[in-house]
Amino acid sequence: MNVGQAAEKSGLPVKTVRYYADIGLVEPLGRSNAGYRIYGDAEISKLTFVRRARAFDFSIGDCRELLGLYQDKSRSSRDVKAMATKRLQQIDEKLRELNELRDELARVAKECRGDNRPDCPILNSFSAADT
Amino acid sequence: MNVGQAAEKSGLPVKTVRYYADIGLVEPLGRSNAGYRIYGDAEISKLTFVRRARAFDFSIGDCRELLGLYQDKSRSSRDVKAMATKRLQQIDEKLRELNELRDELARVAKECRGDNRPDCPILNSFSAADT
DNA sequence: CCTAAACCTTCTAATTACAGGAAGGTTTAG
DNA sequence: CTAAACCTTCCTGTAATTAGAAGGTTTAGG
Repeated sequence: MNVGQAAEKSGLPVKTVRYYADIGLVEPLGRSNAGYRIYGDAEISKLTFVRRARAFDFSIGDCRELLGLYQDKSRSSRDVKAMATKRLQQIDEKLRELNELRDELARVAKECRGDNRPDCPILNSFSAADT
Repeated sequence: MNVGQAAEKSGLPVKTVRYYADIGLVEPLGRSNAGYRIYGDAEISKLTFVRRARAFDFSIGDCRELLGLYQDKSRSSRDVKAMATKRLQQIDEKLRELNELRDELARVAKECRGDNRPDCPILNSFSAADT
């Protein structure tokens, strides 16, 4: 597979796949004679994994570490498990916050009549008392 | 109020308040003789409004639009509701993906024994699963 | 076999939403 | 009156892409 296929399968833009190759986050399996990047299934998995992780504000650095959970055979499984568990807690926290955000926005959107009346509660909720 | 007070009252960093002034998102009421930015209560409300909207993942561009609605109460709440609804869909999509990510990491963490055995399944699991 | 589209390459520059820091002017409290 | 604590502008840097330019490669059709 070349970069186009890899992009499509992973759900990432071509530019991003190349960028990840450039920064050494997900390197292609190899190069064709013409210099085209060649990707295999393992790389597609990694790219997909990164796409998901990035969608939730895990930094590229975090992704590097998360990918390391899969790749770094020299690490003891205890370390790996600790790291995975820590990340899992972070994800749960993100899930919690995102759910709160969703509920608040949903509540407020539901109260909004959506007609021409000027008393939209969304605007009120933003500007009303703080935090 | 100068920029420091405005920052504190709105809950934004000073740098950000100045940035918003620079890009014309929330302009100060005026300038002091010495050129200091002067903010009034209305500006504090706008800054607070923007801080809250940003926390909802509205972009600066979105905030500009929302501020426009906020300031011009005669405009319909329909626009606001449309924006909120769109954002809500995005959040739902994010929740779905985050759950997938969580499941994948949880599965992998659970399979890992957490002792010093070098054959942690996390390290091998990559080649298998996808999307 | 040829050619045109659709790929691919590297490179540089722009984007978003700030944050850091330098150099220097201003205000205010003791 | 002076030192801290403000404030100013300007320049640079950041993360993680994204866009575009200039050009090489593959592939499907005629």
